[in-house]
Amino acid sequence: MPANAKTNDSDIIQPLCAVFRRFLKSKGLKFTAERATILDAVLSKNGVFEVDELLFEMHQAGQRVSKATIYRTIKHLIEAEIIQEVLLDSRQAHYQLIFGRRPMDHLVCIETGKIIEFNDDALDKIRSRIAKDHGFDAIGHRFLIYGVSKDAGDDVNG
Amino acid sequence: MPANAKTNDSDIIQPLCAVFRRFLKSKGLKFTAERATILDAVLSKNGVFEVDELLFEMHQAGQRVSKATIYRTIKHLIEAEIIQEVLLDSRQAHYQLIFGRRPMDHLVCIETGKIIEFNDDALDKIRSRIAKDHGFDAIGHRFLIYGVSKDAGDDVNG
DNA sequence: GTCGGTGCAAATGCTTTGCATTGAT
DNA sequence: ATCAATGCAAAGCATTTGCACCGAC
Repeated sequence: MPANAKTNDSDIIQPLCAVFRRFLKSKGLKFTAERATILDAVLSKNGVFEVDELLFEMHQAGQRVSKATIYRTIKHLIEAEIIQEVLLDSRQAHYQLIFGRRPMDHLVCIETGKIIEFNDDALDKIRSRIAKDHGFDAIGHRFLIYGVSKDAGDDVNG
Repeated sequence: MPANAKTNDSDIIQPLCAVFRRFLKSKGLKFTAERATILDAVLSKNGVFEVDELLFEMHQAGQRVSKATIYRTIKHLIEAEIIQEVLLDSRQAHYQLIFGRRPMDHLVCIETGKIIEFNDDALDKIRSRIAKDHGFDAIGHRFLIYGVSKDAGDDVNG
């Protein structure tokens, strides 16, 4: 990954906050300090995350928000289409930011646990075709490839 | 569904049992009446299933096996590559028979919950290409399309 | 001031585990 | 006979919920 691949997260926090505020207002809900904190934490994880990771991020930042609040806020973030649930395993829920980015698919190394995100146009086409063939309108998908990273064996001998 | 679509499940139970027995023996494990019952129940669900459904099937058949045993047996069935976990939602685990069939992907109607299974060669090719592009060897995948069945609205007005 | 939000702790629901008993090999 | 399997009930875990208090609007 190139050194400058990091899309500066602070560039997105402003519009993201605005979008979330607007969404909440439209539902008669309130924008609170806790929700802002959670949004920050979500952004800090540029990729897939779990609830415990958010909790950890917030601890690092000296912020303290209860797990219950995180779960409740996540529901709203999903409805606002700011994040999306990703099915990675059946143990616990994973989420990813989708606001301002294309929803990503994932390649998981079953040996190292490494997760690589990708997008592929051909996949979208196939998806639409398959859905149409079965009389469906496709509105989303999850694609997860399990594999072994070719350097998995080498890297782990340290 | 066409009347003859039902692949006669009893045709597969014999080899399946044999495979499972062999697997268990190779691990120093035992083939019990309960495990045979569970295998039967798995077969009776020609597609995706959850643990509670197996339990129900077995009740119907007058068989009584504890949930704990089902969970323990499922672990072995997965290791024996007779069934496979399918990630459909994060609430609970889903499984599908893979012995004697190609692993299927799924199209889920978000309005009716209807699940359609499919296979697509083009998908396999894309999968391999994507994995290779990232230095992975692909060994499996999950593809889930969310959509709306075109007749979903009509069917539900009864 | 009114509701919705929050933290906490208890509850829930799926899955796992400890233990005494049963059963396959 | 031995060692794994079973059923039950209890434990575990991620997630949800009830409730009393707090805070955004």
